[in-house]
Amino acid sequence: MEKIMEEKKKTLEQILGEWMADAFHKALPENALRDADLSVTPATDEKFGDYQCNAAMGLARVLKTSPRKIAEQVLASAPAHEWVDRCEVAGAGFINIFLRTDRLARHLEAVEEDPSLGTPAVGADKTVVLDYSSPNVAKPMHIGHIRSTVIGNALDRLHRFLGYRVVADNHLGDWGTQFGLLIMGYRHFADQVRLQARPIEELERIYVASYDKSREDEAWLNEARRELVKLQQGDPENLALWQLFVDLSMKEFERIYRRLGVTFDLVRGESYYRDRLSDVLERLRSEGLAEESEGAQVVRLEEEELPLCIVQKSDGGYNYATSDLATVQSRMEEFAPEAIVYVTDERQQLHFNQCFAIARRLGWRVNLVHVWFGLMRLPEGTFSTREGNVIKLERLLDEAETRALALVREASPDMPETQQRDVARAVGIGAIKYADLSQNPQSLITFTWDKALAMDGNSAPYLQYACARISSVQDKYRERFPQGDPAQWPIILGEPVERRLALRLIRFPSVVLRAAALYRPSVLADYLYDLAQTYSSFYQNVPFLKAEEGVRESRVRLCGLVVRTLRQGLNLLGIETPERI
RNA sequence: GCACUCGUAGCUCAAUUGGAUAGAGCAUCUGACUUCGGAUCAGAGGGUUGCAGGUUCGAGUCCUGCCGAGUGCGCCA
Repeated sequence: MEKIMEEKKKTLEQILGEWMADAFHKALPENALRDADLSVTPATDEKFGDYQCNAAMGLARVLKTSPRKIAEQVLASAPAHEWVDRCEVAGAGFINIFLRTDRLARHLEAVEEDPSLGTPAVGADKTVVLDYSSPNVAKPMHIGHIRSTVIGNALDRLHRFLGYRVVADNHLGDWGTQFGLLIMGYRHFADQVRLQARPIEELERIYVASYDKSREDEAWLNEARRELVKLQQGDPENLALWQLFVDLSMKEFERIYRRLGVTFDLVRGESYYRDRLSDVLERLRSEGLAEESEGAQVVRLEEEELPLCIVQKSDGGYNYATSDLATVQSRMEEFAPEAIVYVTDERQQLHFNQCFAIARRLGWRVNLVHVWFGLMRLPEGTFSTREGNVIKLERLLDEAETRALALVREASPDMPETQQRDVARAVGIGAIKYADLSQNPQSLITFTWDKALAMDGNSAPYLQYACARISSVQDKYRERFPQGDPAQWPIILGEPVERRLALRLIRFPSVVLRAAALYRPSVLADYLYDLAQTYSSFYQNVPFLKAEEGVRESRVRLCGLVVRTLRQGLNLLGIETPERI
């Protein structure tokens, strides 16, 4: 039987791609292939075979021959391959590859043995810092925060699965001008009882009260500024208050993270880097990047065609850009990462472009990536704290669980109450996460309850349902055939839908690689949905417990692979899969 | 004014980064449970990919210009 060795683990696309590339190099002059893309991709349609290579068409111009002729030539010099049944030249010059069904089946049997389902550990010895979620202290998390948290966490899980060392850092907004007002507000308006019961709500209330007072009371504002300066200079009393605000806020954030199944390796707010700010400025000045303008220190980025970037305010204070540069520097020193990835909304694109440009100018050699997503809006327009139309994240999670619980009670009335609640939690939270993860994030989202909590069609519950149904089949098999042992029987891909299922199963590793490389969990979500759909069709249209011995065992084995792939994939998206639903 | 992003079926979104006849879900319509879980399955209708040019064997994807929407642009983070 085939064994998958870790050190030579490859995706099928890579295996076929190397074979194809080899054939091209045998058939054609080297200089024509210099920067040709000879890769192999899954076929766009079943009738075009299983995989395809489109390289011949691109080479036609260079070689001044017809693409079909090139394809023929390449195929003629391609050696036989254990995976390949036959190839055809089709259309404008596509090379269509048809795989050997028995080879496919043997491969699935090997994948069954592998804990990572055939996925290569491409990230071994590499570190990635992920900067996501990053809420502001003393402000409640609202529905705008969920995308960063959920997408960031999925990227976290994807990279870990690929063997990367991941440093997930929750870069809290814990250092800024709001703390002067907050300290004043706390001293004059704080209600200790409310502060214990609903900390962030109370912090927000006293902040707003203090802010409002500062608008009409100059003395108040000046005093707030003095408190801020005292805090920044390390005044013990103000520092203690600041720490209290941070701790109270974190306690509430943690409650949400626990519900979402999100954990961080580090929670370092902006304050963590405050002692480095002056060094960063000094560095910028000594490199000749920063210059004085209107009393502030700025970096001009004309070469990059970006607006200038302020790195120190005219009052001597530092701002966001400097803080983020200090953060990059600190992370490079401590973790030597291959990449630092930021997950934020689209409004920060310019800011990060500026920061990344400055980092490049400083000669910092690290791959800086901004994964951005569109803003969430309400049907009636952009939401804002001022208009009071923010939807708090906790309310969204509560609502999701409530709706899911109603569904569970209806579908599984005999299930014990506590289990119903567990399932409802997994289904409700899963639905919310999937709604964010299943689409390319670069478009603005109009929030509606029904969309965020959809539980049919392309949704997490559909996938969870498929998993539960498979578990149920496996149980029934054990019940009815206690002597049966599917592992003793070969996998047979007799029905077309079984072959379709097999083709999807073997794609899992390349999909995971792609999702991580593009920083797009939606790639994985799409795949899982497609797999579950194919499985549902399989389930509905061919019998397995009633099939003859051998076929039955083969199908139970396929079920096992599907459920493992779905579970693993959903786990990488941070979505739970209950045994029953 | 400048910059970034988006515009695909009635609605919400895909389209493996330039590949073959643009695909799903929701909604609508027609079928399938005395049968392994119907939160399902089989099928139907629905498209000038915002508009106009251009690049090439080939464009939803790249370039130019319009139209529409969102976001950002020196002392917030």
